Amino acid sequence: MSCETDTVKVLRTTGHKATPQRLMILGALRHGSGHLTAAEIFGEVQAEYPYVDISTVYRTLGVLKELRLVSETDMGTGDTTYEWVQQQERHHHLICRNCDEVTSLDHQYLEDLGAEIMAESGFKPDLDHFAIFGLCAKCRLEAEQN
Amino acid sequence: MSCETDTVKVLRTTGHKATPQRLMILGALRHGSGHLTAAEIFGEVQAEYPYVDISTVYRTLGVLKELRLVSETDMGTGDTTYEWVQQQERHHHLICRNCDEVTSLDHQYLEDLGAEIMAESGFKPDLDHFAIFGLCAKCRLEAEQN
DNA sequence: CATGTAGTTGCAACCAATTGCAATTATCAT
DNA sequence: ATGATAATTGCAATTGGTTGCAACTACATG
Repeated sequence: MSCETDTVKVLRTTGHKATPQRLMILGALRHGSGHLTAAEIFGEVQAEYPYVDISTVYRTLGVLKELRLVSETDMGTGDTTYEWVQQQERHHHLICRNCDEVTSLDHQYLEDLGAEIMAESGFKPDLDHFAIFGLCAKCRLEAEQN
Repeated sequence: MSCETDTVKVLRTTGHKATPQRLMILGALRHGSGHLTAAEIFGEVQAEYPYVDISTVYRTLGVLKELRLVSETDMGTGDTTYEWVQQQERHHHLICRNCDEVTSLDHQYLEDLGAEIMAESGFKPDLDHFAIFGLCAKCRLEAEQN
């Protein structure tokens, strides 16, 4: 039942190893709330054990992403963030390219899109966690005035 | 009618300057076919005039992206590519995260999604040129076997 | 056409992320 | 338990992209 042993199992059955470094990174992801940058994860891991390299963090995040245990999102702020998939509600972000306001988007829209694409082409898109850029209502109206 | 003078006009009216460096970068984008990396653009510009800095290329691409004259796409290969918006057909890419196969996606799917989001929330998403990751039909079937 | 000013450039330093490699280690099969 | 082996690690070097800054320049305005 512990998510930890579950994750370890997933790692092993996919030919990966459950190393101490990875367990620390997993811990940071699981206990950190929401979006974490690689640097934040690195910091937390280092507090526990200082001899871990940042490249190990990135490589581990790469593996976890591949296994779809974490999601990676570029919120357009310059840093990429990572989130533990199990604990997140399915959600998406609408980010205004003018005022940077971030609002949420119901998952249903993308669920439908995914189903359509899958039905037509057989391709199964990963649509768990999208960042969609555009113009929010306010900025759009302002832009249309000119 | 010349796209060049049109673009210059857009730059000026938005408070930007039409510098020689920018015109060279615009030329590279307009004459290069399809997706170009920043390095490719830099190379072409340097061939014409060697004293242009790579940071100028990135900054110019940033401005053009903001003005929506070029689109930026991360195809998951590690390098970001840029494309002159005027000349491209609206298209999207389905990229298999397993075998890296790239197929095209009809724009209509995203058009519909965009219209829905806009109708419901007032947010107008930029959906000109998307890279959607997932599993292609072949890899999905293989994965389901196990 | 002269001029003030805001936008831009090149440079160098910097930051985030990736990669090659030799040493190490978790895991599987015995 | 032991040993073989493939995955992983830390390190150092590298790549792709960004930023602060002083010098410069396009261009709107008069």
